[in-house]
Amino acid sequence: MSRPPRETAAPAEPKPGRRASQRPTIRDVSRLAGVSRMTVSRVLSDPELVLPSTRDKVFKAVADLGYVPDKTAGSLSSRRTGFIALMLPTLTNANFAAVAHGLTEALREADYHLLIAYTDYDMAEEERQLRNLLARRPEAIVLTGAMHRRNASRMLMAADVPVVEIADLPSQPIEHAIGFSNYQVGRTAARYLLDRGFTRIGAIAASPEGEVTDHRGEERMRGFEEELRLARRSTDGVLRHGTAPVSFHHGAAAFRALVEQHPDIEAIFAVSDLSAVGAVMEAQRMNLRIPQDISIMGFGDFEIGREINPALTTIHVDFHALGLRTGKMLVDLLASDATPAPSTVDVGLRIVERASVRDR
Amino acid sequence: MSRPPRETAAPAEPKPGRRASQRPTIRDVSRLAGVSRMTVSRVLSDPELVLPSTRDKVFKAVADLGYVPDKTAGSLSSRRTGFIALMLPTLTNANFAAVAHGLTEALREADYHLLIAYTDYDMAEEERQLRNLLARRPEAIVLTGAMHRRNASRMLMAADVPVVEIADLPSQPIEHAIGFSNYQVGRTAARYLLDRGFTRIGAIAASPEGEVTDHRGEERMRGFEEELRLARRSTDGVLRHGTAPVSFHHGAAAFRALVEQHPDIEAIFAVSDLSAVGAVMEAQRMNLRIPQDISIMGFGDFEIGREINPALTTIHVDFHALGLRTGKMLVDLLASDATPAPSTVDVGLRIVERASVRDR
DNA sequence: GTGCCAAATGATATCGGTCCCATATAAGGA
DNA sequence: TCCTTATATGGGACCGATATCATTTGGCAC
Repeated sequence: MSRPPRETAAPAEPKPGRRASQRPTIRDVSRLAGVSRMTVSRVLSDPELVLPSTRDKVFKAVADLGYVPDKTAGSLSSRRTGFIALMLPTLTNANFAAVAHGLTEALREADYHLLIAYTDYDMAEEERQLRNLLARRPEAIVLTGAMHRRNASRMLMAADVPVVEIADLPSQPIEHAIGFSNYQVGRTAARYLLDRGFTRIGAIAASPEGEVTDHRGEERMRGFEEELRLARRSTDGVLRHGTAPVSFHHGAAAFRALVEQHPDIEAIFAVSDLSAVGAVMEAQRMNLRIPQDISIMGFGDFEIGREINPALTTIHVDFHALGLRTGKMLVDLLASDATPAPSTVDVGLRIVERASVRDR
Repeated sequence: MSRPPRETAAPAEPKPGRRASQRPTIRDVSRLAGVSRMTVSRVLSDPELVLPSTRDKVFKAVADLGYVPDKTAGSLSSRRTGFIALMLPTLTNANFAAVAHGLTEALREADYHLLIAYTDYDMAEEERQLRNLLARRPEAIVLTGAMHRRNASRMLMAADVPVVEIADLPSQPIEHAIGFSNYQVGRTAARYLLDRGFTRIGAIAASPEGEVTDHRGEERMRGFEEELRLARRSTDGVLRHGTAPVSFHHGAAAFRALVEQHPDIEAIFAVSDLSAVGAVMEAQRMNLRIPQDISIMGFGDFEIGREINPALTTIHVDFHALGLRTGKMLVDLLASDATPAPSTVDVGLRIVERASVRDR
């Protein structure tokens, strides 16, 4: 029936050199099952290659020993780590978390694991983290937003794995890019407010001179101001207040400051729904009616915006779908051995009209 | 000065066997710098051990080649992966994201990298993910909440690395535990409302029969009902509505249903601030005054609760600090070779009194 | 019966680092 | 001067898997 294994019999005495580990290795499984290590490896990675009877012996040995394969060793040998690196500004932002979620979902089936690093919006940290990630030999790298350190870009080029920049479409992509233009977000918001006939239009955002800079928010403001200028409207009402990253509280404080400086303001675009919601709450406290007295719109379509009163008009980008799509693309990319040409996909954006902007 | 390297000269012709990679290895660096591989390794891991002149040669070679060490190989050899595994229900919850943040912060200095997996509140997925994580040989495992699959617990026991259960203190910890008791949260909330003199007290939570079960929320409800029973108050007003995980929208819908069923309800505890905020918003829409008509309190102390009108009374647990503390503990634990006795730390909780509960 | 091919399995080198110990040199003490 | 010790570096085995190629076996055609 089963031939006796020919691999050299157990050396029994493990040499005293390295400290021994308790964990069973593939060798232990092979001995217990009476097959070679290679057969065990096959059973675990592609059972079809192995005779059912052999397979069962191996499975039994695996179960008896509680064997869990060591992917570190497997990665080194196969040169496939199964890691996809993801670099984010922060996890504590619903949209970035949604990206991570979507990515994970798409990668799960293909048995890739996400290796997440985040930078707290700090460029120096980004470079450090990138070095750490590269040392893990990910099979692809996903980044949010344009890189800024020259060094980081160089490292990415040299990494020789697919690079995908997501969320913020860079003007000069390193390789692939999937996302939308924050500049367009700003222009779209301004256009929307202009089209509703407002003339005294403001905005609230973080000051770019803080310890950290939210480049995405800055881009939105740049687009916003540009559209106002093209319409020959004043940009005096574009207020920079506090430091990034913005929050509900930021919105509340900025709103109050803006209204005090420009009591005649009619409509406000907030750099993020977080700020916009904070602004709406502050307006309630100040007994200003939204949208009768002031219209407010945000960006990001956070869940809270749907629930507040009045519901928040905002610009929606589907971040979960963005992650999902990126993941699918990567799975395809990594499955084929061809190297497709760099691609850029604009997933666009959508104004969600709710009640916080007056319709006159 | 510097002795010539004694390691065998370059074999020049790499054998044709394995497909060659472009990436420089430590061997390339050693050749370029004219030292042994071991010296390169030392320079990179503990520069003090190496003569400054040698060190500089190595650094130069590293820079010239753009060498990035391969931690996969290093991990295999040193049997230290530098990974800490973290299992969460989801990333899209501010509190869990805060835990991850705090953990990362604490681990960063010690050069550990977090390996995050999440389960979407699905126990079967939890087991699958745990297997994946273990295959990466993390040096410690951090879990949120009590495990439920027997198999998962067994795997953890066998893993032979420190296990820390956080957030939800389990009745029977696997090893270490840092967190608080959700049961106590429920009791504390009920006590607080009872102490304010309310008699018709309700609660809103998700139904435990959904596709996913929020065990943490269930514990809170169990404690809440228990305290009501001890005070001989009816638990009729404890409403289960919709499915986990809860959201702003859940709170709004549940609030409306509860008020319709129990128009005389005086005070409500929501299983989460998300639900509580949704409830407050719905109350506004129904023209019910908070807290004059109904008092509402939540759990979690989410940022939005501070900004709404009225500001939300809630129970605070510092999740960021929880992550930080867990990380510090792990760093200490892994630095010492002793195996300290299992410890359980209750970080406690704190009622944050704001304006959404009436003070009569 | 013989030869050939496919299927199943095994033997061994190898992935890229680090551990352990050996060795060479320098420094200090009897 | 010689011996001892500390410092700097090298050599080679090894971590635990998989890639590759070799070998064995059985089935089938002639």
